[in-house]
Amino acid sequence: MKLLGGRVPRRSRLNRVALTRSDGERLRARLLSENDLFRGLPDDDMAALAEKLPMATCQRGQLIYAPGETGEVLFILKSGSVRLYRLAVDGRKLVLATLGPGTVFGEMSVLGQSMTDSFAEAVDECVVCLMSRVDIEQVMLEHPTVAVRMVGLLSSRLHEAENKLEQMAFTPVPERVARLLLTLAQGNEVPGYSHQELADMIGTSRETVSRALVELKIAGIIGIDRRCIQLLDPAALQTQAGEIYE
Amino acid sequence: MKLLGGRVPRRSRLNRVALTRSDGERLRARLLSENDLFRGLPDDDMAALAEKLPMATCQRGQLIYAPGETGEVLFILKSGSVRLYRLAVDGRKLVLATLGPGTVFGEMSVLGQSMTDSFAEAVDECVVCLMSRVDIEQVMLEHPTVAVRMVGLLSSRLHEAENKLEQMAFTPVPERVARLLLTLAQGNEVPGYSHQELADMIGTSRETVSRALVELKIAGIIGIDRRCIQLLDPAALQTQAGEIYE
DNA sequence: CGGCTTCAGTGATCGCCGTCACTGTCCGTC
DNA sequence: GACGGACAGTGACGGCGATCACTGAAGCCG
Repeated sequence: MKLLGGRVPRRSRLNRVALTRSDGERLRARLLSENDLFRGLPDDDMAALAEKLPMATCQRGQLIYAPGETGEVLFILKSGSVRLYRLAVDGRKLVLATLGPGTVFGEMSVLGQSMTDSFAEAVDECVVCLMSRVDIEQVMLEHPTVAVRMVGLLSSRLHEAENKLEQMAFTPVPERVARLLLTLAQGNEVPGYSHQELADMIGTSRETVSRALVELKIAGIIGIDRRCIQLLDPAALQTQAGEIYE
Repeated sequence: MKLLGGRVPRRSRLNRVALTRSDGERLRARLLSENDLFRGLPDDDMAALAEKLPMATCQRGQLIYAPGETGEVLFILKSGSVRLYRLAVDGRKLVLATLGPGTVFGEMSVLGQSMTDSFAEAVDECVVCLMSRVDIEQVMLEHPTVAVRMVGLLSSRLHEAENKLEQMAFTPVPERVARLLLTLAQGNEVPGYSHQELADMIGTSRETVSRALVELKIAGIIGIDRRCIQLLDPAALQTQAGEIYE
């Protein structure tokens, strides 16, 4: 059963799979060289860190955590991407963020209770690195650059969340759809999203997204080819997205 | 002209007042002893810091910053409280957060562009401490505990923002009003908010808040006495707020 | 090939809530 | 006391978008 893109009506149906320990060495070497959060540390510290840190891989669609779990764990995303979302009681889904490599997630409240209300799900096959709350705090205290980097990551996530909030409050759905397409676009193409997934990202219903996309299509702004949306007229799309002001 | 609680239809009407330098010494002493962010630093470091840091007071209703300002300044709130909000083109307002003493605001993206899209406005008369981006980074590098504290502040603000987001997406207005009253309550009383202010906090209109409050009143759950809302039946209010689940 | 499942498109309906417009009340101020 | 401004309460109306209920279309696989 894959969760990605589908509704998860009940908590009990969640497919919580234990993280698979990977055969570490090769991955650890990559952690040392690539990972944003720890980049720039002295080699020996890095080596010590790498030895200590458990690493895990997870499949596309796998749940990494769910609300109510008490584990004071912080995840560092090595490769792949992870989607954070919440579910309403009636099954509606709202995607809070989709994170790429080099970012950090989990409950980072260094003080206070550590419990998330969100789900974290692997979008791709991905590799994460696990740290306990005390470990990460230790590392931050010993290596302030890591802490500073963390502050940067958190503030950009905060800013993003505030933008979403503003959007939800002020912007009607068709405009939100247009903006979403612009942010998801990879060179005039938006590949591989179902309407349901798009809807979950902007807090609306599948049908409404469908209708908005049709409007854009008959306006000649986008083209729809199987599961791939083509941006035929990006400038016009920007106008639809309300780039008049701001 | 006071901005607090009123609409600010146009950018040009913003009453941007220069921050007043306060006569520092007494305030600086208090900074040393009380401020959350720097608490626990060695005395001499603290003294050096206090000497360097400019402090300012601002009046109730005064704007501390507005969107588009490039200043890479970080504000540390010493006393009073500050409201962060955004404005739509048509003048609607959405309050992102109301911050109390010991918190930090401004653009904290240590990397990248530093520009806020939000307004920051003093709710009370308040005292803030200003730091440049490079200064705060310097302090964090030299005193990792400060950075760790910062991470804590940011993650709690992030968590709060995500909660608001979920609320906006899933929760109908009457329920949001009930929740708001619970969070604003100070011992069975919610003092000194206009309906407009309440509306701005949950992203709805004044009229809708009015009607929701009337509903709660005729249900005997709250009482309205001049500008002060009494919580007559907090338990029932919790039910209205949807405490059935979660 | 003929089923099954997942996704997309579309019509009909309905209700929440935003908006407009007004009335009423409570202030402070001249 | 009279005026004006801010705030609260309320009715009427309309529209956006959620929901329901189908019909098609496009894989996937036995």
